[in-house]
Order: sequence, then C-alpha cells, then structure tokens
Amino acid sequence: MSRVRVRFAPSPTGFLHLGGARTALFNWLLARKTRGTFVLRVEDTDARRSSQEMAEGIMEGLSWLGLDWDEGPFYQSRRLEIYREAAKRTVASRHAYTCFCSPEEIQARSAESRLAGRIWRCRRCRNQASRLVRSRVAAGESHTLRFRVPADRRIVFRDQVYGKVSLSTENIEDFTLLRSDGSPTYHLSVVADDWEMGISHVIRGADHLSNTPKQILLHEALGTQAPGYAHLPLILGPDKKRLSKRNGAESVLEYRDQGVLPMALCNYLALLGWSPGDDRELFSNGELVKSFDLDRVNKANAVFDRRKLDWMNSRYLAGSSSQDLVPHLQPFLERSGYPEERGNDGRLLPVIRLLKSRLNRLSDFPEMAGPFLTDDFDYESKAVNRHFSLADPEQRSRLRSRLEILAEEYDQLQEFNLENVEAVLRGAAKESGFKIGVFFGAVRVALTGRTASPGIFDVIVTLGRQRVVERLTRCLKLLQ
RNA sequence: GGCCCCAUCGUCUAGUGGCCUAGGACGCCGCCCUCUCAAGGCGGUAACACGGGUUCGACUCCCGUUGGGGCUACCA
Repeated sequence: MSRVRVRFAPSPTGFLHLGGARTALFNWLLARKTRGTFVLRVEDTDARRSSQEMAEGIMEGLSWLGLDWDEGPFYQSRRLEIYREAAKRTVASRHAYTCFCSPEEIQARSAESRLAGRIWRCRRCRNQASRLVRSRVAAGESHTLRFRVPADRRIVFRDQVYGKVSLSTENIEDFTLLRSDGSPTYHLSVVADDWEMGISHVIRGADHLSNTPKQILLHEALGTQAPGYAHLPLILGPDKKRLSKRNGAESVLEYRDQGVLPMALCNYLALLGWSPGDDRELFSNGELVKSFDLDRVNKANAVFDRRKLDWMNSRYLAGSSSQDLVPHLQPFLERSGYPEERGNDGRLLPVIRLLKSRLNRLSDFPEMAGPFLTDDFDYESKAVNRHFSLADPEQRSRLRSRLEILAEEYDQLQEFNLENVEAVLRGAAKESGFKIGVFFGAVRVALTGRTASPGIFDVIVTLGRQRVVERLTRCLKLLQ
C-alpha cells in the first residue's frame, strides 16, 4: 500500500471553527496512525476574501489543538503557475472553453434554468470557433474559462464513508476554472494541487460530496489520478442548523479562552462522527491515534453539545497532573488579577491539587481559588447570614468563643497535618455543642467566605496554619 | 425548483436478519457516600420517523412518504 498523504486545506476567509477543526483532526489522526504525511495547504485563491490574519488564526488554532503538520503551509496564491499550466492543458484538449458572458448575464440565465429544473450551459460560448475566441481575447474582452462538462455520463465513485455515490453529468453545470482576472477557482486548484502534492486521501466535509464528481471529471481531463475520498458528516449547531457565526462557528480559540483544554476538545470532536465501536469515550492522544479508523465514521450529521464538551473537559481537568495544568491556568489567573502567581508553583500546586476535580473549565479556577491565593477575598453575604447571624445571642457567643479557642489550638498544634487538624476540629465541634455540620459550616465561612468548598480538613491544611489562625481570629468580630 | 446525501433515547452513539423485552455516554431525576459543594458509586427516565414490501423472522435488506442537510457562484 502506498504511503498515506493527507491534507487540511482551509480557506482563510473565516475562523477555524469546530467543523474545520474536526476535519483537520481526522486528517491528522489518519496521518499519525499510518505514519503518513499531513500537509497544510491554504486555499486563498480568492484574493478578495482571503487574508493573512485569518490564515494565521487558523494555524494558531491548529497548533493549540496539537495538530502539527509535516509540510506547508503552502499558499495557493503563490502557486498560480501550476493552475495556469493545468488550465492550458484543459483548453488544449478541448475540455474547457473560453466564455465571454458577463456575470450578470450568467446569473440571470442560470436562475432561469434553475427555475425550469435544469442545469445551465453556455451554449453561446461553448462552441465558438477558436479563431474568433483568439481575436476576442486579443481585443481585450473580459472572459473566463469554463469546463466543458460532457453530456449524459454517469460519474460513480466510492466514498470511504458514504459508499457508492453517483451523479449524472446532466446535473453538473459548466463550472468556472479561471476567473476573468486569470486566477483559478476552487475546483481547478484543488485538483491540480491534490495531484501535484501526491495526496492519497481527500478527507473533508460532506458539503463537498456533490462537488466530487466535478473534480473527478477534471482529473480525467488532466489525465491525473483522482485521490481516494472520505467525506465527513457535518457538525450542526444546537438548533440542528448548519454551524453559523451565532451557532457555534466561532473560532476554536474561543474555546481555549473559555477554559477548554485542547485534548478535551479533540477527544470530543473525535466522537462527533466517529466511534471506536466499543464503550470507550475518554481517550489519551495516543489511544485516539491507535483506535481511529475511517471505516468507522458515521454518515449522519451530528449536533454539537456544549454540555458534553464541558463534562469531558472536567474529566480531563481532574485527570491532568497539577503541574501540567499550571501553564494552562496562568492566563486565567492573570486575567483575574493574580499575575503574581506566575512562577509561584509552590503556592499554586497544592491549590490546583485541591480544586482540579471540581472544575468544568479552566476559567472556573480563579474564582474558586480566591481564598487560597489572597487574604483579600469576599465573604458571601449568604454564607455569613446563614452561618454567623445566629438569632440567639447565647449561641453566638458560644460559637465565638469556640472559634477563638480553635484558633488558639491550631496555633499551638505540634504538627499541622491532616490527621491532627481533623482531630482538633472534630474535638472542637464536639465541645461546642453544635451539630458537626453547623460548626464545620461556620469554620468554612470563616476560612473561605463560602458555603461550598472542598473538604474542610483539606482546606485547612492547604491554607496553612498561619492563615487559618488569622482568619479564625479575624472573623470573631462578625460574631460580636 | 433540480440533483446528491442522511434518518436509533433531548444530544453523541453501539447495533451490519434471530444475541434487542435495543447497549453505552452527556443531560435530567432519585438513592448512597458525606462537614458543604462537586467528584464518585448505585438505580431510574428516554429512541429504532412513517407506510408498504422481502423473509419463518426485521432496528438491520428493498421501495415510497415525510423530515433534515448539502450542491446548484468569476466562495471554498
């Protein structure tokens, strides 16, 4: 079997959205699984709509996801000679013809044909004598190059996902090869490049399924071998409509900025349209590569479900080592005003260890970690009201003195470890006469300002003796 | 409109003629664990779009209907 060479060929006219990322991922997975080559090609033949910024954004997205490419980026705008050469050959072999119709003219006539349920052909230009064509071109008349789609042929190809697909040429219009400015259009450049770059498998969205016969026709005309095709079902937004700006088609970098881990997104995307055939859902990068198989790709479109992504992300967060999370967490800490935590791993790591299993997104961390990173955190009024504002003055003073004693005990404690801390706190609760939940609740508020936190003993040990004593003492005045 | 493709719980999916009184996951609900909140464990809720065939037997094969998506550009 020949070497696998696949490509991801985004058009830099928009962001790398979920659909594009999934296409890139599947190409990458196949390349890595087969030890093949993953090529990045930027399809920027439409100069008007393409931009270098978009291209860079797409590459940033790919890099973030960990989808590294082996060759490229190749820009089609810098390979125009290849397409012009290919175009020339189609003219020489009479597979293409020069069309002098104006865009307006064509639009009107093709709309007309569509209404009649037919496909449009430019009968006028299709069979013009070549001498006349030459003189009109020489006279500077604006023109395009069109593919001469043969009459009444059935194009049949085998798609690795969809199986046998067939289409009659009666339903294929004479598509444009070269624009009036001489630049190639999509079909020409893909076909020329896929051949020139030795692409073995074209893996792309199913929106190209109907385009494939045109490209096969073009390969025929150029005398080149068509690659294998595998079309991927589309990813739909929550409303079951196609992904659009308002509907999940934002850049994947948005997910990064919202605190999604790249591996979590890859894992989630992999399961959109593909399944391993067993019950596994959480994959390491290596397992994904090993398990991936084009033959197990689904045909039906899939709806993107943010909640499942969040769940998966939370599993990755919980399963990551605290050390590995540090760099991912840094931007969120800085954004929340904890820039001093940079490089301060010694202080950060225990907090990550404590909180990582409760995070859904990286962005949840600063808020949750507040009481562990600074003394200047807020006491939730709800928490203070519920746990400190005891109506009974006797209870208030009892709680107050008990917390005061607790602070003293912690201050004096020999070794400030989990066992000792727990023993002391349980003892204090017992002595206080309050129910354990009530007493622990008060301590929790005193230490974190919240009603919810990790296990109180872990909180105490993570905060450390000094802060615990300080905070217990500090909150006494709330109980005056 | 024409052509192409698709169709299992709300969502992602397993299922390739009998193993299906349809399995897993997210979500949701309940219980357990428990100092709170998560996590975790256990249990529950919920689907073969519809109608015809084929067959001893259809979620699985065929046809149609309906629904959805795609293509129909000098966009990709």
